[in-house]
Amino acid sequence: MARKQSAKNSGSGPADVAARRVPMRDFSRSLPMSLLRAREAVMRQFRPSLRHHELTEQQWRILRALAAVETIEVTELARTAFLLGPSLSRILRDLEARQLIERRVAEADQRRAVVSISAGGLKLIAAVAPSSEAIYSAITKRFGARRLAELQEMLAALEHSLSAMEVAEEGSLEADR
Amino acid sequence: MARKQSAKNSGSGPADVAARRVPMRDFSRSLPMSLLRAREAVMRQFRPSLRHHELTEQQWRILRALAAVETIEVTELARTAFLLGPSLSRILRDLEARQLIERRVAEADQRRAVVSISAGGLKLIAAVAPSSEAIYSAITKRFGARRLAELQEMLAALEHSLSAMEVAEEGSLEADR
DNA sequence: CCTAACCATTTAACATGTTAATCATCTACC
DNA sequence: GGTAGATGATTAACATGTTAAATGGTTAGG
Repeated sequence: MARKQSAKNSGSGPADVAARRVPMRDFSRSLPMSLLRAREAVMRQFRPSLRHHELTEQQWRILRALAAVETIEVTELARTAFLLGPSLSRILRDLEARQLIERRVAEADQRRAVVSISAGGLKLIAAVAPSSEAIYSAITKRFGARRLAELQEMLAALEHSLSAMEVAEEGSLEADR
Repeated sequence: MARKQSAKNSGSGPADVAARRVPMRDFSRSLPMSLLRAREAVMRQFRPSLRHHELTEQQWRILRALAAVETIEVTELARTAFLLGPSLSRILRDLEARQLIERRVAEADQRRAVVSISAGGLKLIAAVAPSSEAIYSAITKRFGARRLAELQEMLAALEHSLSAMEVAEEGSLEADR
């Protein structure tokens, strides 16, 4: 309480608070924020089209992943569509109810479930694909195909760099296992 | 059904399904996926540390945004921390209950709420900052400072490119069918 | 002034992210 | 060949993303 109050500094320079600032990089320029904002800017373009077809971004990812294979096991699908198991489980339940996918248990291993896209799912993809591709083309044209490829390459390189990095466990006091 | 069934093609080439594939780019190489995976690779490094301090990524963003100013209104904070109003509203309720922030109504306009970080919030930031900065340094070192700056620049450029792009509303061409 | 339109924030409702726990199956080992 | 531990999938519980609606306050026109 009783912290000095200047009427309008929320958007201006942080000069007067420098004294109490913990030395940290301006978080609005942090890598996670940059990636988040960039992704949001991209997804903002696609969401209306998906929404128009009653699809969420994740449901769309799953359908596209399924369209590329005959069948796939749930675990592998999670890896491909970059979703965690619980999210995938819920979404598959929904997509199955909408008859966009089909699911059955693997014969060799009763624990595993095998998923495939249905005719209806393929039809839906065919309905969404044109506008989706058009949007992607517009983005590519606006940003530049060359530049876009470069960006993708850097992103892949970043991912690769970090994949080999140890994750500081911080709670590593609890013995291993 | 009775779709041809080959036992193990989930990871191999999609040659045998080319016939039924809708012509779309391999979605695993799409820009949204690249951005998502890159961001996840980065955040995976930070999450354990935050978790150790009972903070989520979003709560951390809010605290950092607050640490940079004396006070800020909720709407402006949402813009800065890149959160939607409803998410921010819920998180502020929680942070206030934990006494990490303080909130009061603006005198000039009773609708607006003015938020600031508390002493406890600053203390928490000071506790997390070292490991957070260490992680960021490790990432920078591993990926290369120069390259990281380049990447950030491209991300900003992408965001800027798309900000000027119209969002296809799709509902506007509902007539053609 | 009074009220209709507007504005800032919150609440509601549903989908997903995230970690932990559960359940059924499978595999290795005795 | 029976059981302990490993594994695949789901469920549980809580936090956030996302859109719509509600709430309370403000402002402009009449």
